[in-house]
Amino acid sequence: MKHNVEELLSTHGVKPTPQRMVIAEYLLSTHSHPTADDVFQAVKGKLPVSLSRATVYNTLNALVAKGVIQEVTTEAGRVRYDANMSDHHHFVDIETGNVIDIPAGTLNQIKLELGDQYKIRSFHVTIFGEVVGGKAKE
Amino acid sequence: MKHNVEELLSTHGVKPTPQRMVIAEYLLSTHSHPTADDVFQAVKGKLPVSLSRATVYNTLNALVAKGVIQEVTTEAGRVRYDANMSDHHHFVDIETGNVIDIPAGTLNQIKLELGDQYKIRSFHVTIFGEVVGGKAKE
DNA sequence: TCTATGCTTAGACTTATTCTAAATACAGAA
DNA sequence: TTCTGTATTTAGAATAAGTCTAAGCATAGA
Ligand SMILES: [Mn+2]
Ligand SMILES: [Mn+2]
Ligand SMILES: [Zn+2]
Ligand SMILES: [Zn+2]
Repeated sequence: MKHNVEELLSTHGVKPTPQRMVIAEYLLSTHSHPTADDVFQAVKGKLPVSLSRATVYNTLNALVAKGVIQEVTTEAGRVRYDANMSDHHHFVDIETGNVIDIPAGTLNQIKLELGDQYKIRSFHVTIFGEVVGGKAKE
Repeated sequence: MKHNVEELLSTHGVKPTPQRMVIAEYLLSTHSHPTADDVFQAVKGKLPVSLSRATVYNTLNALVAKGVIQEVTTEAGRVRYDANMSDHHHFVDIETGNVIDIPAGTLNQIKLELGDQYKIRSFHVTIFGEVVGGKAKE
């Protein structure tokens, strides 16, 4: 399936410039959850002009802000980018560091859904929300 | 309950120096999931000698390596430290940024266990493990 | 064509973290 | 005790991710 990147960007309110298109194209083409520098390395050279790191960061931030991609953190301090916006979680292969998408589902079924192929060493749930009533301790 | 920090460090194979003790003491005394700089600010001045940032980082890394504390990432790119080593997850208050400990339990019970006080906006499960059989796609 | 706005660029800057080299501390050997 | 090797700490240099700045470029619309 060939992505219509131009339309994807337009419908999300991001003007589709050549730089942005090639960055978005790359993100949509991979499941590798690349870092900003991974994106920069993969994409420079695909344009007739030189590509600035600032543009990569500006574009990644814009795409995150507009909901085209998301940031993913697996190892402390490392930011990765993910064009898969479906409801899913991440499996980190502790041998290779690879980050694999895991479709969401009721959480207590994760083990079953994963099947024998994945041996869970540990997992961590991070919840984002609001505390109402103000009496939760720091 | 007064923590015996000296013994805690010793039993984990970390030689209890004054710098390490005061850092560990601070981590054990708070639920705030502080950053490295938070730790530095809180702890410098509690020693007769000056405290180096390098020592703070060295100590935090050593305590993580020895399993005395853990790293926690909630916002992309920000590393926090947590002396709570019980099996628990984290609730991030999206208004204040506060990180609150949530005891583990079967994951499908999380909503019930949290109760009315917490309004879940979203959550994310990160799983660490191994892929066996080698046929999982990146 | 003119102009305003937005986009991109190179490089400077900032900030978090690691590294380096020298000084200190100190446990154990003698 | 003193000696001595190893670990620890320190200040500051170095690195790396990310942001900011100022200038140039592109282009949509008047
Ligand atoms: Mn960001
Ligand atoms: Mn670390
Ligand atoms: Zn993903
Ligand atoms: Zn915690």
